[in-house]
Amino acid sequence: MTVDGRSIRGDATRQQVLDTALVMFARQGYRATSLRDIAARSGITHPGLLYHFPTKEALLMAALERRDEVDGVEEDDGVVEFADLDGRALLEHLVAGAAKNAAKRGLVELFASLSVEATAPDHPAHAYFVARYSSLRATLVRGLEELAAAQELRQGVVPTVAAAHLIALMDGLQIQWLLDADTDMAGALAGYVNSLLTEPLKAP
Amino acid sequence: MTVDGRSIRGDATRQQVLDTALVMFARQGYRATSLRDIAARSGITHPGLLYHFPTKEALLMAALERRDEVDGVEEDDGVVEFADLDGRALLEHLVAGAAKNAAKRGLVELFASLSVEATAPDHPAHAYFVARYSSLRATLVRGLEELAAAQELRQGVVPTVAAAHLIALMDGLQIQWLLDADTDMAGALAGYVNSLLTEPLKAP
DNA sequence: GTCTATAGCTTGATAGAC
DNA sequence: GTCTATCAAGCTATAGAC
Repeated sequence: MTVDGRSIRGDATRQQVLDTALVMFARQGYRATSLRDIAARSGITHPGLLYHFPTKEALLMAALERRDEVDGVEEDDGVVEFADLDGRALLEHLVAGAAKNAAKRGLVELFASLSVEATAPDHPAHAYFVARYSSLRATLVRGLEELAAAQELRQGVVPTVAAAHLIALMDGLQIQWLLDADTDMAGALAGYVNSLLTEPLKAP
Repeated sequence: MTVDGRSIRGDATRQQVLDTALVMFARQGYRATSLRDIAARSGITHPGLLYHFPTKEALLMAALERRDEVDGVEEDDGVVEFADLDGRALLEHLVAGAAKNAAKRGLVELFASLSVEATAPDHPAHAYFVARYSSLRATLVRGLEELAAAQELRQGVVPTVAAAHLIALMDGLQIQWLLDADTDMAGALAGYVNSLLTEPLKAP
């Protein structure tokens, strides 16, 4: 994919660095991963890396944006935005996502460690995470309100509260799973989701 | 309190260092806090600090253990162990704890950042957190089973699953609260707890 | 017990050759 | 684009004086 003769995906080295950074930030956290580590695994030196990304923060942000780019939802008719799914599909996707994550420890570590690190207002990724949580929450509230309107939510379920619960469960279950790989993230999440619904999710 | 003529609480400097360490680890995380920082705020130099605690890891572990020592549950008849509470009191204490934490951002940050950091098997506090989660989970399962036996749990509530949910909610809600101080940790937790019970908790 | 001094290492970033 | 060389700053930890 090119624009004005320049590859907007960047060249091979840039991509290699980005993917390596994603894996290593994931495995060790942002602060504990050095530019030298990433550069070495990418087959270059750290000043070589800094040619492509002027600072470590710039590399982090580029890696997070790249991650979001790759994270489409595959439906029968192509790739759909998560935010465009209807209420039920949203919840199904959440549970399916938890199951898929259990195969990618590194990625779970990245978001678990970054979402706590980035809690500090002066962290380079703070704004990114504030926006991410706020949009996820808005999407979930919208989906739950749809379900409520269709009489598919149990009595007493409050969309805003349930949305906060869902996000908290995903984050918290990830910690438990990282501490003990026997934890059934998807099962526990499905258990909560079904406690919200009058008609349970179809088993995956 | 002395044993064999030696104060088992250590002397004043040791306590000062321990309390300072707890506050600073809490405020900035373990990896981001240096021995020099802690020492300076304690009124000594960092080699002075290392006289009392041989390594930074030893200081972390001592600070965590001190935290647990201080963390008794105050009941009408003195201090009780959390694990000794009955099912209902356990859940009430959980909600009350979330409300109390909202006044101590530093402490929430400490446990949020450490519980993720310590997810790595080679982290100094890994064993501590594995034990902490496992005992908390066991206590909650026991309490929920008590409630189930007393017909106080709603139909379909599975104690092991609900225990995992409760722990995950506490961790996850802390992240949301750290990102956005308007998040009502105690309210959201109470909402979930009441969805488990046939008879709601008395309002605090 | 606490200090000064320092060893030995790692970090993010820059300068300048090629 | 990528390198070598280097900087200034930070870190944990140790040696040895007092």
